[in-house]
Amino acid sequence: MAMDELMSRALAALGEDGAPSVEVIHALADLDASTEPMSIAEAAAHLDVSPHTLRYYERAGLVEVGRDSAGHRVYDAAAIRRLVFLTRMRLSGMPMRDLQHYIALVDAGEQTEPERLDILLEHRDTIRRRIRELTLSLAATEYKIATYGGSTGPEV
Amino acid sequence: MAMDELMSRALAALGEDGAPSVEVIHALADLDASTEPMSIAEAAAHLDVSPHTLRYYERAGLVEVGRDSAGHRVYDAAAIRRLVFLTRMRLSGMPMRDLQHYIALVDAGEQTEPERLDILLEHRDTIRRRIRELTLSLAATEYKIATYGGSTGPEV
DNA sequence: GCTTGCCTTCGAGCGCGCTCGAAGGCCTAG
DNA sequence: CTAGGCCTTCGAGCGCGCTCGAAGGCAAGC
Repeated sequence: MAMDELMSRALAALGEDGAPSVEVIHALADLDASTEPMSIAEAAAHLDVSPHTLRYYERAGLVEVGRDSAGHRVYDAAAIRRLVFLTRMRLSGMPMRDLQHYIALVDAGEQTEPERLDILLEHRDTIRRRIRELTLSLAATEYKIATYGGSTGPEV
Repeated sequence: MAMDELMSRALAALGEDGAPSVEVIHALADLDASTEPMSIAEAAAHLDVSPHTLRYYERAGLVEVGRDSAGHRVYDAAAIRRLVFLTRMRLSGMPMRDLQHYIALVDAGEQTEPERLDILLEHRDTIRRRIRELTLSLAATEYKIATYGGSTGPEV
């Protein structure tokens, strides 16, 4: 959906194995420059999650969402911005409870910024470790493909 | 030698900080031939999983393990080799059911090699996609760290 | 002989992150 | 006036991958 498209653009801009450029990040951030209030279905499409998931995030205390006169959720720019952050963190493996902790800190005021920064730094390291792990598994898988003989061991 | 190339690429991908996948490197390097039969505790330590997990994999049909006179499991070189493969695939995100399918093919004989190769090729692509996803999230996280202001949005 | 400790089998339970269903409300098109 | 469709709340259920506990066996050390 929208996020897939965004991802495709960003990934296309990535090239073979280069680090994403500032432009790519700007493209990602671009999502909220002109965001008008939207329904749960629209927000879900934008974020590439299900409406159920958005309600679940709200129940989990990750985001507050207003209601219109019919009682329907209205996702404004701030909510979408937060959800972009949340879905990105989820996609990169941050657990719900860490996200809940982070959001609690955000809502607690700016004196919690150092702790929030710590959380991000730690998450950055977690992502890096995971990438290295995957890179290693990728190399092993490619090796096995190249030498394919069918056994479960490398059989060198 | 092919193994040297693999290790070089893997190590090059590791970068500077931390060696989170020591066990994997160890497993990569340690597959030679000199694996002696071992107990479940030893195998678990070797593979960096719990004995419970090894029993679970056996129950799931992923590996057959012999028993000694006391009825205790004995992991021989072939079992360890298979488990190294299995744990590596698990670590890189291959679902149990795909692994069960793959193993069923292995046990079905060598005429299933093309299909097995297909599975590996697809898994390789999955790992690559995941790495790209994580690389993107990493860039976004680093961007947020660099411009840290505490809000949940990029605040560009 | 008895304790300690690792092992066995089996089924049940858990933590996570959704995902779904029931029961009903509001709004619009035909 | 009614049907369709999207929305609401709430609690329950699910799929995955373990993880654990109970009940008991065997072997070594004190």
